[in-house]
Amino acid sequence: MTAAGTDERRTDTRQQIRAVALELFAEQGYEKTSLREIAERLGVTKAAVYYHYRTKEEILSSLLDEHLAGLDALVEWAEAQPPGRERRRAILQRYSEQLAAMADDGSQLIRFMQENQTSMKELGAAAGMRLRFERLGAMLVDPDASAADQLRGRLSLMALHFGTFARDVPGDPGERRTAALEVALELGGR
Amino acid sequence: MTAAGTDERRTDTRQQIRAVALELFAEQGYEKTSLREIAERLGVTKAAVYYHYRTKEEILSSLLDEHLAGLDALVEWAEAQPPGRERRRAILQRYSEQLAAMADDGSQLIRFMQENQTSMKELGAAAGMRLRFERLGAMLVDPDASAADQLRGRLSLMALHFGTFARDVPGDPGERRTAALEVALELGGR
DNA sequence: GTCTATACTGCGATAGAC
DNA sequence: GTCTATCGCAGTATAGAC
Repeated sequence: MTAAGTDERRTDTRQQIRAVALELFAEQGYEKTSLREIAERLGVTKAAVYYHYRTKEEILSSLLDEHLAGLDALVEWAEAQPPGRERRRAILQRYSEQLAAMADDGSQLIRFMQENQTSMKELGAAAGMRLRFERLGAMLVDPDASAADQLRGRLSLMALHFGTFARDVPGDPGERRTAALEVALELGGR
Repeated sequence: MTAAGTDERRTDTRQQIRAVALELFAEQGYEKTSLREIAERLGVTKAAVYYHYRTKEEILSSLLDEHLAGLDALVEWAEAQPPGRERRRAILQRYSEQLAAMADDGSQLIRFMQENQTSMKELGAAAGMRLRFERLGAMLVDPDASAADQLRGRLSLMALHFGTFARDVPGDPGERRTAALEVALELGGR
């Protein structure tokens, strides 16, 4: 009973590569993390990693795909709503919940994207992710609004992201998330 | 009449390296920019670049140093003021002016720092820059304030930075700067 | 003082043996 | 499924031409 196309594996090396890679990418960045480093942590060689993923970029790509579906669902739902203040409010609200629902490695990934924007920009693997964020961002700012309001719209997304991975802001994660949503709503929900 | 310690040069290769490097770093990131790429644009070899700067990091370091003095002056002035809402307001006001006064490559550098946080983090060359931003950030948030207020304080700095290099926000640079200051003040000046 | 030639190590990536 | 061997390019480094 082999599941065609999906993951039917005897080893969990694939999964281990993903876990180690996410940790190292978030810690020291995409470019500074070498395949040898990932391989050595798992006790295999570089070429063994290459068996499971054809390129380094594909490892990152698979990490992003894990969260792309959720983001995509949000974007599509949002684009079906009538534009306006209420939609902006709802987007921020839902996205905040979605961020909260992501596992621990979800916030690692958000932080990685925030701190490696250049890598993400020319990586292609991240093109889908960036596209969704652009569509989300476009709905958070009225194109006819003032420059200040456009800035507020952009910052509202950043506020939510910051709330998920900021380590030097006091309070438990839930508290930070509530605070982030509060700030995001006052930036984007006027 | 040799100026001891300062730049007494017959060629401007050093300056050209800095200009090309800043452009490439901002465009494609620090790690993806190779010394050979910089050298070829100037019609010299990698080793020639290596003569003027002992490491790749030193090139970035020299670019950061250009703007470190101005930031340092702001931080020291600010730390001599009595803490409180008025100081936060004054810091944002002055920093906004300082950003506006920076040349075109100043905003390239700000954008670079924003988009290459991971490189900056482990680079050491940027340690001085990060230290100043931390001290500046510390004065923009009351440690006893709520989590929401701490977030607002952080975002106030980001608003100013965003206003200097955002290309998809409408209006001329002056207009964007005014808008950024307005948003920053409402975030950090309550 | 400014640069070229050359070489070293480690990187991402590929080919082919087991 | 994992390995060894190898490739070209990266940053770094030194020797020496001019």
